[in-house]
Amino acid sequence: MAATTYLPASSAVTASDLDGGVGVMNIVGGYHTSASPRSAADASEMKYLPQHHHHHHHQMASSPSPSGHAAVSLSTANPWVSLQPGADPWTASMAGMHHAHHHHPHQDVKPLSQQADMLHHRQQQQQSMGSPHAWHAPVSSAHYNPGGAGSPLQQYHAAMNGMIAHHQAAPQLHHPLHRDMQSPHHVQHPGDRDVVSGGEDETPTSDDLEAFAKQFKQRRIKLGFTQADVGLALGTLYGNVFSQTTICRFEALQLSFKNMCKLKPLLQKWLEEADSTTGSPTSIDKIAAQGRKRKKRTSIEVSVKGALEQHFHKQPKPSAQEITSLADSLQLEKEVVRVWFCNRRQKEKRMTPPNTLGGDMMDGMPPGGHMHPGYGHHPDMHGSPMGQHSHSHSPPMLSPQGMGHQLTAH
DNA sequence: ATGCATGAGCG
DNA sequence: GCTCATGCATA
Repeated sequence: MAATTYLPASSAVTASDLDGGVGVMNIVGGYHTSASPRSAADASEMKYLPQHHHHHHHQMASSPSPSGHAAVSLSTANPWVSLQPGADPWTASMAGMHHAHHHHPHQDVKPLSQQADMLHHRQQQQQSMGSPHAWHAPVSSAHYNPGGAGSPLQQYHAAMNGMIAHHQAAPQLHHPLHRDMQSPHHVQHPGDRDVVSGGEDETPTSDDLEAFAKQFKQRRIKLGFTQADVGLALGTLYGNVFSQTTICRFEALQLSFKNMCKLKPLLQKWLEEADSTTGSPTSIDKIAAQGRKRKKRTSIEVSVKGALEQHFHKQPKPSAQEITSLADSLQLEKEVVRVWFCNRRQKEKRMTPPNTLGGDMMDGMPPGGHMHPGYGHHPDMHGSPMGQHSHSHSPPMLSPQGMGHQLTAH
């Protein structure tokens, strides 16, 4: 059942939640096991070459501070905190019905993407792996103390350097249109090409990205850092904080090509910094849990997902009307269905897209390809068992984000 | 590691 | 209302 329950005041215990959970732990404790079978074991050729593409628009979502500085009034104008559980739009109106519509009363603060305080996790691998060194990361001034609690470490760092640019620092892709020119040659032999390739400010090929991602992951692990560590470090280094999720997705090539390109130089710099800073013992403690209430993740049943998938194949972009009726028949909120389709479409645009094959593929495996041993998590068995790397088909993106797709025939 | 979600920016 | 970047919460 799609339980759209509400998230109580779990914000204060988020840290302990993660702490005791397996979220970050599986990475640090057992990265050898669950460390992304696709990126680690799979490294075939997926040719996603950045050819000529012209976006009609561009957006830099990670540039929240426009003028001078961003004033953040946390937990003040937040609608989620203000509202009471009974008065919440989610809990109240969505008890099992689909209301007409409501748009989020979001007048709240920016997503604390630049507030290096929302990161809550523990670096446990330093102890687990016996690596007593953690990278000495300078902490930006953007730190917020929820409840007056302040880690001495955090304050120490803050005092040490009370200022760091907390604005976005996208080095190259300020203008996505500038990616058009790319070297016509992308030939790199998987042995000839030094994976490090330190110094390319040119637009990388997907091979570059794949190689880098893989290497990055290895180095990161050897250095004893978690994905979350890196995310935080990036924030304290360049002013852009990233979550474990993003780092994870980068390593697994689960981002769009453009996004990969944007993050690569940052991660590359961090990598250089990280291993050049040999023996810098420090533990950066991130404590943060402020009342940012979010609609609880709706759990969609497997069977329902199957139905959604089916509809997706027929119509990746259903009209509002279709969404409504679909939502009605599936007993889901319209919004949930809409978001599901949005997310599903995004998946198709990843560098490693899910195989959305209609089931008319005869080949089981690419000739030179390889299947990931532990890759089997489709809720529904509609896809073909082959890897997500293109060998002869499934090139969802011939151009990054502005390509023409089969629009709704309506 | 990933599913569902938020939000900016652009029609 | 879509796309796209990004992340909380969770399996």
